[in-house]
Amino acid sequence: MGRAPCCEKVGLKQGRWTKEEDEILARYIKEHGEGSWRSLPKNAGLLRCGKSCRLRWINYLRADLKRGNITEEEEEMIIKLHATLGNRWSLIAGHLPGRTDNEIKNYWNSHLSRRAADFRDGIVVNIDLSRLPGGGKRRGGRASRGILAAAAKEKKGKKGKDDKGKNNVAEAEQQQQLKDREEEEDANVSTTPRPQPDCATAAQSEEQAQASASGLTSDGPEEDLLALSEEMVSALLAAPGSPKLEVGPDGSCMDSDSGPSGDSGCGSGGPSGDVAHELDLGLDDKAIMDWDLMGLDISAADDMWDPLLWDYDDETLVPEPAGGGEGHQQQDEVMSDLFFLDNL
DNA sequence: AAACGGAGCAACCGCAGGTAT
DNA sequence: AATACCTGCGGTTGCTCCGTT
Repeated sequence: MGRAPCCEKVGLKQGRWTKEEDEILARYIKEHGEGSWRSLPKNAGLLRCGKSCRLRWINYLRADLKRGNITEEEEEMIIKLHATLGNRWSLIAGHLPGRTDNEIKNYWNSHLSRRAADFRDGIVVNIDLSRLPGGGKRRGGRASRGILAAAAKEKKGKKGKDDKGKNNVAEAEQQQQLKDREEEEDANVSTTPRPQPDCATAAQSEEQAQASASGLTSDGPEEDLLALSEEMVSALLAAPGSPKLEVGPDGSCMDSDSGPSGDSGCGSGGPSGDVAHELDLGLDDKAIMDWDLMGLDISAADDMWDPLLWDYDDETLVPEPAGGGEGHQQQDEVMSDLFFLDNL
């Protein structure tokens, strides 16, 4: 299909709108109504592209816009909706009267995604499974966030000019991403210890941080993580006889028993190596397990636990009975203990 | 007081779907 | 059927403000 430029840019003004331009546009739309954006600038006497006029009206001049800061309620709504809808800003905006998709998108990119990244950067929860009411069986771990970031990076690489049909295939794409992630995790994590060079995910790569900041890693599952994060931490800390859970300042890792991890903290050294590593070391069932929260994909219970179950089986620490059985049951117990299920 | 850097936000860009010709 | 146009969406850019050095 042929596609002409939306407007002839020669001689048209760009950049910030002046008060006079706003008044002209608002007056014109008040008299003639919205629509016919292409012809609007000419008719209204504006040296602007029609798209620019439309954007200005929708994002700034509309009377029904709510000005001011995003409230906590709105923020919570955004987080929840984003967890469900992904980067479909117009849909999210549809649930927030007076807010525009652009406003929500900016708010997400500048506030929420950063917070999500901050949380993910380096928080490792040490859980002594032996203290769990449901028993002390080790459950296994999950892929580091680096895998997810790599997937996002790969996605970005494929994007560019081929970024077609994104609206229609968004759901299928998400499904495919999930599938791809699962496959990658199977390939990269299941048979070898995760590469976590220092303090686990505190040393998350700069690529990941950048990806997060740009919203690339802000697909649903990770926002679930954001939504649950503080609740998880507080619930775990508050629970009587709760598993060990210590998070150092600024997200630094804390060894459950010996304070800040330092040399022997998270990652390759000390008792808080990743689960696969611990398994290689032959630690018994009472060993402390690090749960790298950045590796948890808690968009859905099945998605969350299948890899855990998989690792579990692979390491054959506790043989998984055919068709589920004990392994599943124990996992459910752990889930309940950690107050997860109510939030899923 | 000036320089610098980060955060926030407004606006632009490119693409897709739908519709008219 | 092919083309042209309109509208809307999401990603990205770059300007402005403000705090820090």
